[in-house]
Amino acid sequence: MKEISKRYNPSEIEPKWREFWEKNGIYKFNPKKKGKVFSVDTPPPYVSAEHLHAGHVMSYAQAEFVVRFKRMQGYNVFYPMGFDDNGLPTERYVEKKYKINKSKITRSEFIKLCLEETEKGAKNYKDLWTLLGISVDWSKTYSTINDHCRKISQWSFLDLYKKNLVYKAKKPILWCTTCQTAIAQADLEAEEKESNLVYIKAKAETGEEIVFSTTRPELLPAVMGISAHPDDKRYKKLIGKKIIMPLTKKAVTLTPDEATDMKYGSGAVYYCSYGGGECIEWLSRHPEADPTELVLSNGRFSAVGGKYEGMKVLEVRKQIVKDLQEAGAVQKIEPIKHSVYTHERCGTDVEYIESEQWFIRLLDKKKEFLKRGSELKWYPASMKKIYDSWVKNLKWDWCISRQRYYGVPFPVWYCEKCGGVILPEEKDLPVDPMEEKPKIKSCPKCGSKKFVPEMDVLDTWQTSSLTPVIGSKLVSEKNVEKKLYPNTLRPQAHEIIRTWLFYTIVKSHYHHGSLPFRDAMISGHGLDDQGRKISKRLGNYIPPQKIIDEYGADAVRYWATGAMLGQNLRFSLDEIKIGRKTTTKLWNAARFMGMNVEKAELLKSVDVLELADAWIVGELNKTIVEVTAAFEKYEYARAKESIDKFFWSKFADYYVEMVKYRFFGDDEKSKKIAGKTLATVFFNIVKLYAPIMPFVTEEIFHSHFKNLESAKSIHLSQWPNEIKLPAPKGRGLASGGKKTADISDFPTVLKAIEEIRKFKTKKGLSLGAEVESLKLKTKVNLKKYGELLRKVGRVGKIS
RNA sequence: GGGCAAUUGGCUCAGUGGUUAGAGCGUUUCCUUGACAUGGAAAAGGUCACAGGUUCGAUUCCUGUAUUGCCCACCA
Repeated sequence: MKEISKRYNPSEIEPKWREFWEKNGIYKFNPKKKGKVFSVDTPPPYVSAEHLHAGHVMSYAQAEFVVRFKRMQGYNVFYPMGFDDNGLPTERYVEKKYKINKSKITRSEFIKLCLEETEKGAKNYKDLWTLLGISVDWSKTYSTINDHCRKISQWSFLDLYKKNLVYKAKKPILWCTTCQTAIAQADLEAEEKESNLVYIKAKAETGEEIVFSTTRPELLPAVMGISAHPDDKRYKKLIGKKIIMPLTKKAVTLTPDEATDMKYGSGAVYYCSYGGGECIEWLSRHPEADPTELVLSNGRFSAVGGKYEGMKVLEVRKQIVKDLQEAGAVQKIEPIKHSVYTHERCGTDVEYIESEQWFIRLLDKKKEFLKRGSELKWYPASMKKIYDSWVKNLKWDWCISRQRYYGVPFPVWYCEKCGGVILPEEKDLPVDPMEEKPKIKSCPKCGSKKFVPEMDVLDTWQTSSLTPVIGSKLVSEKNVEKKLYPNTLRPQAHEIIRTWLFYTIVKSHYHHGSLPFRDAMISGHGLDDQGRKISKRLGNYIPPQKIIDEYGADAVRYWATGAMLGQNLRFSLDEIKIGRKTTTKLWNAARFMGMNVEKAELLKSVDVLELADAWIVGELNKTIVEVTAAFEKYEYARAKESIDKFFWSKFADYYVEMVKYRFFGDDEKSKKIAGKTLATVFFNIVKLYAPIMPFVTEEIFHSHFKNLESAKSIHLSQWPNEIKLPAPKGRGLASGGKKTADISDFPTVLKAIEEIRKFKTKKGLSLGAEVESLKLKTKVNLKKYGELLRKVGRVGKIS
């Protein structure tokens, strides 16, 4: 007989099963299968993430535990995979990698580079997911730049246009001067920054001095007006008077405005086009004001800036303070800390400029979105708060046009003559207006035959907010699509609730009048072993491939189960080592079974259990109930804890010990039942572990249990149910042998065994050492359990 | 400034209105026993952040304080 290694060797075993799963299509969605569908809106990762780390591993593994559980429960699982590879994240990545920017390269060259990098990135991910054993159906994949997604993304635009939910308007918008594009509120990040509050002196036409304070003195050339609170005694008499700005000598009227905070700064504030959201709001209250275009799209000053023309915003800020000081117009400068909005992709301070963009309506539908949010089942429930506060605080409609190259094009042409919007037919999608001409020959409004394409591309979220639709449409069978949408589960991280989750709800609400998915399972993210965010810059991570090489994918996955739902999880090599210990322990338990049980057989209701057998089956049943309930609630950490407890502290520590003497004795009947119980319980343990550790469990299934179930793979086998057996008769051990034995006092046996072990440890004896006699302190029914204790503890006489 | 969460042995984290609050790692001791020495058995170690309150009883519920983290907010 071949010597079986005592140590489980993942690098030998795991590749075998990877290949097996792939070859046999174990994880393929079967559209013809009857029964309940469990469909997953898998997060499509940004392929621009070149350096994958434990955080990526963690978030995908966590969703996957649930998927494997559902698959074993008999659901027809739809688990596609997408790659988010269009839009700004990819463009930024390419710009950094090749040290270029969009103004220094042609559109087509840029797109070519993006496509190349995208492909590399996708492969990078696929390799890692395959290594990890992520059970997605690789025949159901999409990339957000491919035709399938373009088509759906453009369809979405057309549908919204028809429903008057998307509009084009010229208004002040959020602008990134680095990326040189409009951005959306969700792309903002508030950052605490050091700044100066500058108190500037101006003269009223009456000759009096008025001081206003600002953190953005450079916008002085674009001043629109100046306000004070109507109740502010300091300024009451100046209201309505002209105030003459220093340097520019521009005169603006001091207006009363209740929004002004009397306590802040000097109590008087000036408004420019545009210093921020507050300026825009002020403008809506003061239509008489006269906005100008000071900051250009490249972040430099226009001719409106006079002598500052061509300078960058921050340069002007320094210079203008100097100039104001020289002119004697600065009262004081107060260093302050305040939060500034930056663009989350590049960290640049956001500017507010007036521009014509496409918007999806949000602001007038907040109530509807809040309602959808409360229809969704949140796991954990507390995550809903993030959603609610986001929706309530929305200030802008969703700007979806980006002045970029690499993205899904708008399906829009304009009539050159009258500016009318020309849209394609739905059946002609996807279209690229920059390459193609519209099908209609002339403008229906003015008859002109000349058209210009929309040059902007769509925001990346405009496409990724459609992933549930994109996924379901990967299946061609019509009636099946209905079963897939809305999806069952959206697993994702909490930092993209305001983007991916919110936008997806918006789209589904607008297009389908429903939620896009039933459950949202929100995970935390992976941190390094010191609790810091894992990042390329800090270099605080080990490449996952390397860890998998060394410890096996099962061990890494074991670590990933550690986080309670919604909690961040520190990377821990120790936890991975425990995972490896667990695979080894399972392996050795299987060896033990193989040594003592010729062929695994399951317990049947006619089998007469001994007390220990009944006890372990009872404990197993409790564990099955617990683990199932935990997985149902997506609480994989709890599920793992429960299996671990049972496997280590009940099965391995006690039951295996209790069964040894029977295997080595010559009571054939007892031996047989011990073997059957051992096989039954261990088979169930292996199944319970299968969602977490798919490789070692598959190996054990095939080497020890294949005869018990017809499933090709343990991952298609039946999830454990409670084992219903008649109560034990207590054969030979309990009184009578006919009466039903009561094993509720079995914990005293465990205690007694513990006491025997303690005794031996104290005496420096090995646990296998025979002891002549022992007086137990633990109260235990010796009539019932005496023989068991003597045999397990190797004690001649127990009293 | 508002909201939410956390604060439990050296470390990382579970947990509960009620007899001695748990786990893993770490530490110490013992054991090469018939699955497993990259193992096993055992021991030590906590006034459950702090201060009040509710209660027969609080680590658990309430209030406040402190610290940390997250989300949000136009204080120019």
